[in-house]
Amino acid sequence: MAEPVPTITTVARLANVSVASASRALNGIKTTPAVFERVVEAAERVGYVPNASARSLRSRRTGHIGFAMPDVANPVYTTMVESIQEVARARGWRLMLHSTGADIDEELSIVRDLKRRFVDGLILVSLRMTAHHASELENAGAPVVVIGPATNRTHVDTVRGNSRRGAAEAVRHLRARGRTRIALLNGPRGTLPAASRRLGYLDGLRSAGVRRDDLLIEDADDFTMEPGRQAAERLLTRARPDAVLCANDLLAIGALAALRGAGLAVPEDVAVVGMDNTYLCELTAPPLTTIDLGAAERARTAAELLVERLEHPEREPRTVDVAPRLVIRATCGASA
Amino acid sequence: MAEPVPTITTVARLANVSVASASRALNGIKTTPAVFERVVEAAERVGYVPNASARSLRSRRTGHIGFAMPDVANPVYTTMVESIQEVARARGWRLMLHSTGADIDEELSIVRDLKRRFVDGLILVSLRMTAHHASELENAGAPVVVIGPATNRTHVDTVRGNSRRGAAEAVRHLRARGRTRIALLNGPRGTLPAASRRLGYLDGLRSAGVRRDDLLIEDADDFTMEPGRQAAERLLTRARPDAVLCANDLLAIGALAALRGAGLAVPEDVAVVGMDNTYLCELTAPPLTTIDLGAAERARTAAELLVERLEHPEREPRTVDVAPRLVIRATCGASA
DNA sequence: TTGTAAGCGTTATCAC
DNA sequence: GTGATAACGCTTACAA
Repeated sequence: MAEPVPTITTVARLANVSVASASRALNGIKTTPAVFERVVEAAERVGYVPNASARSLRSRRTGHIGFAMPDVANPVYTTMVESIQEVARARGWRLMLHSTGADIDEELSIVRDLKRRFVDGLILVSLRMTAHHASELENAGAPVVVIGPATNRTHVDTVRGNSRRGAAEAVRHLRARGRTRIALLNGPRGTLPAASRRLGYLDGLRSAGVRRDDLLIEDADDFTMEPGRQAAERLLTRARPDAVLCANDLLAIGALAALRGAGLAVPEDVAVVGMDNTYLCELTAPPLTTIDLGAAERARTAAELLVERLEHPEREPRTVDVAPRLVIRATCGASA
Repeated sequence: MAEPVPTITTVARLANVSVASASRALNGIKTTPAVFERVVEAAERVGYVPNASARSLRSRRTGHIGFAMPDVANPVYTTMVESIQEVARARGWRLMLHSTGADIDEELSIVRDLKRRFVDGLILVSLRMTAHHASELENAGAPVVVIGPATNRTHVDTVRGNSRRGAAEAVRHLRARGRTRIALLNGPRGTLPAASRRLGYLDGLRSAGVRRDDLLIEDADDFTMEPGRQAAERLLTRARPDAVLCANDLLAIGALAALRGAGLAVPEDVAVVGMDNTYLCELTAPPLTTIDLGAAERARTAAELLVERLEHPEREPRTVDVAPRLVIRATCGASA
């Protein structure tokens, strides 16, 4: 019953050729039609499937690329997964996914594991680019493309969104709709996205001529809904904003819940703007105005950069920028 | 500049021991403290990382398990990912994710690829268990746990939800709330979930004493929001249901949009019930009553079964059932 | 306990 | 074009 798994030797023997010829035939390297046919037939007959470990041990490539993201449950990352998968599949690569929970050690270990050669390359989204990250990336075991802020003079490919400019634009939009007490519901202190959103928020206030009030800034413990709700509640205990800019859509959804809980009407009493333009924006009540940071495009670009680099290892590293875009819905519309 | 990647030979040479001793020391097999120390130090010094391909070629295990799901963008599957990852990590396995797009060929190719030994085992969610699936599963290259309906006399581990019973329960709940023209907004014809939901729906009608009306049944083209909206619109052109049972939460969200578009109030005019109890249920307006099919528990169980089987290959295959549970929210509440 | 050496299943490099 | 054969980097009998 326990059939031994057929190897290329089995096939070669059956086809009455050397393993070398069998390998060539199976890999589409020129052989006599007769040999080709016999090998292919033999392979079919025994149900031969090449062993991935052996193949990549010898050929020094796995045909896999990895994508490490902070949180599979955040739709912005599943959007990225879909974009990457599309590019990868089209160019003959398989995709391996990691959800890191934004855990620094987990991220570092994934980068370090490139040396183990599970995958041939990696696309990384990290929320905190520490010095450790930089040094690990500097001598990573395989090409890495970072989606996020440019890593200090590390020579990896990078695709950047511009959440700073996006946040500023959101603030100006809110101001143009008459809002003056504009709060920032930010992500966890110490994360890169939170830092740039904060800068953008301040830029926006400045250019809109609104005075900064630190009582209107609150950091959530995580980029997810429940921490968003809690942070919004904290904010509401000490301030009466007429608008809340949220660092991402999930936080915004949490904020909507908190506002509803406090009996405040959106957008009448308080306007809300999220960031990412996930599909969730169309589900909320009311639908969520947001800043689209180009997740799909960033991911597609990152995948293309990675594949390209895998195919041309010498290419100089590049940095690509993707522009933000305001998407107006009901939580802060044309009229509100 | 181009440092050659250190191998175990490098380490052994540096530590002045044989590669065998180096291997043993690095794998925690008993050695003299002196040897151990020298090897570890040498490994650290050159930054040695074992090559995964070589290791698994030799040891016949990769330390990876795979999870193949129809659609990463559906929160019910990301919930599963999180559960599986938790179990996997705790027991020292890495997780490799596949989003198949519910494509049969893609699924089959993933099962077939088990023979390549990229992973040591697989958890599979498929929407259509064809004869091909059965035969591929029958002689898969590695243990597989299926989350879904029991596969006909294939001896793989299986974890089943019970959407049939869940659907019936939903119908009875709707009837108990006074609804009589209860529609079924089902998933694509030919999928297993659609088949069992349909059966459950009919069970429910029967046990609630409601006459079946096929005009109230409509199939969506996919288990996602937009097809859900379209199917609901088709339904509304020819019937006036006072309740809609949807085959999953995403379809229900689409249905809510269609109902809103038709000027119908939920739950006053039409009650809505989804299935899966994803976090989306709390975001919709109004919040969505749903059937919880135990995604997290099913996934956790599947992961445990797989890991257990990987560690004890002889164990008899098992089938585990997870019960459904009605979760009442506003779209068909206690009062509506 | 340690070293020697034989593989694991492939692909790549040679002569032929 | 084909067939021996030497790697690829590692683990594991088996001997010492």
